[in-house]
Amino acid sequence: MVRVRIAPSPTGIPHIGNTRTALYNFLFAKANSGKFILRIEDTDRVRLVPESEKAIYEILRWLGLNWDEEYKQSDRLEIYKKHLRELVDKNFAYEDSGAFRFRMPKIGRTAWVDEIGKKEIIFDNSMQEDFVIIKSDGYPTYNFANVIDDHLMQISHAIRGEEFISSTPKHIQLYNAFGWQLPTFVHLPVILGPDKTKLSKRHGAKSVLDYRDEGYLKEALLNFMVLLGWNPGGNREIISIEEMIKLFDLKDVNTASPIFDVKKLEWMNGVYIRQAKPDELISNIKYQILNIKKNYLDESLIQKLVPLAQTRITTLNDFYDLAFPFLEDQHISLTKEEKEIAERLYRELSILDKWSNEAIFSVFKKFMGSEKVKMSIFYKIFTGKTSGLPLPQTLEILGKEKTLERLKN
RNA sequence: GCCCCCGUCGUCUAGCGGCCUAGGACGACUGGUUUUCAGCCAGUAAAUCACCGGUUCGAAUCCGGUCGGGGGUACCA
Repeated sequence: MVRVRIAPSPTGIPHIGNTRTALYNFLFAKANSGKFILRIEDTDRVRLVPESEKAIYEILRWLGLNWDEEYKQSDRLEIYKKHLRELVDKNFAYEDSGAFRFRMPKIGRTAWVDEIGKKEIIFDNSMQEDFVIIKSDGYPTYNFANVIDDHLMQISHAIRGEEFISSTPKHIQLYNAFGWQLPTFVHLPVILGPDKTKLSKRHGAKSVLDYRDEGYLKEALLNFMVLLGWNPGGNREIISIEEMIKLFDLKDVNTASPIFDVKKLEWMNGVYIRQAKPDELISNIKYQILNIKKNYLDESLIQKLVPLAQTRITTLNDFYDLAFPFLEDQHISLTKEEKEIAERLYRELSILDKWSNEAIFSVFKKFMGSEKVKMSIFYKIFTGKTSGLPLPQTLEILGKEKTLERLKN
């Protein structure tokens, strides 16, 4: 029975790195009809960031990484103390300035075969030191609580970041002291930032919530993350979560650390936006504007404008930036020539009795045919920008009245 | 410093001894479509497979070393 877990510590809001580990655990569980467990490891009371626990749930729920069981280490203090007593009784642990340390063997070697790369990793025990298992505040350390919980929760595979390789000998010796069976260790290469160092808040790694708020689609983010260190073979790149579950296999996880590159994420998000059904996109965009941008825009206009924007945006928020110039009054300063064109445009458009995109465009054509007028000038006049949504169509949707109103300023 | 992991285009990667004068994707660039911008289509550049040595008829693929990068070295996880 496959049972895996993610063990986030609520000391910050998860970024792409932590979340990709969650994804791999989730996929591995689903691919093997196993269980996916969420365990909040909140034993560091000084670095605890209260909001981050909520963010962990929010991110997993948003991405649809649903868990089967849930635990929190601060609820389990008695369990750790009980196990401490066992170790002290067996002389495997001893007190040291209010804390308790585990007696590590100093001779011999500690080794295991890691699932990633199927290689044996060996540590010389002479390098090891007695490490703290219970801190003087009574809370267990990661090394202690993690091992006890993994055993008690019958974790079959410890899938975690590579940064834990060097503490694995500690874990193994703890398992041995208790006489417990080892899980399979699976150490995922850490995702590096553009600066080639481990992704962290300090180096500007955004949280997953940031990406959501910037208008990235969960499908795109999931797809992008899964490809950071894994690939399904062939030249497949756009993969749904269902396909990932079907295809996911630890043997296809790379041994080298990938560098995170937003450009590809942006491209992929655009692909998912273009693929989306118009109705889905519309409701996503409405939700985004209302809840994230906290702004109000005419819903029926959004509905009509989204199809024009679909191939032109890479994030949901881009829609807002594209539509905003048409929907709100802009302070546009025009040159003398542009003003003249605007005035003539007003005259020509106001006598139009059929307000259609073709009719509007034919007016534009008059200018473009006889003079050296380019489309960009019209954009400038209407929006203050030199490009944007298809102009005649957009003006048709806006309506004659509003269009002429814009021209008056 | 010491311990451990890793090393194919700028980036994500395919590759598992001959199919590789190394394939795909992003990004960059060029051209086409066109009512701007996108999109779409076609194409170009981009990796002496980190380096050196070995094994082999044959190596990106196996072995050793070097160098480079990363991670760890906490009463943080």
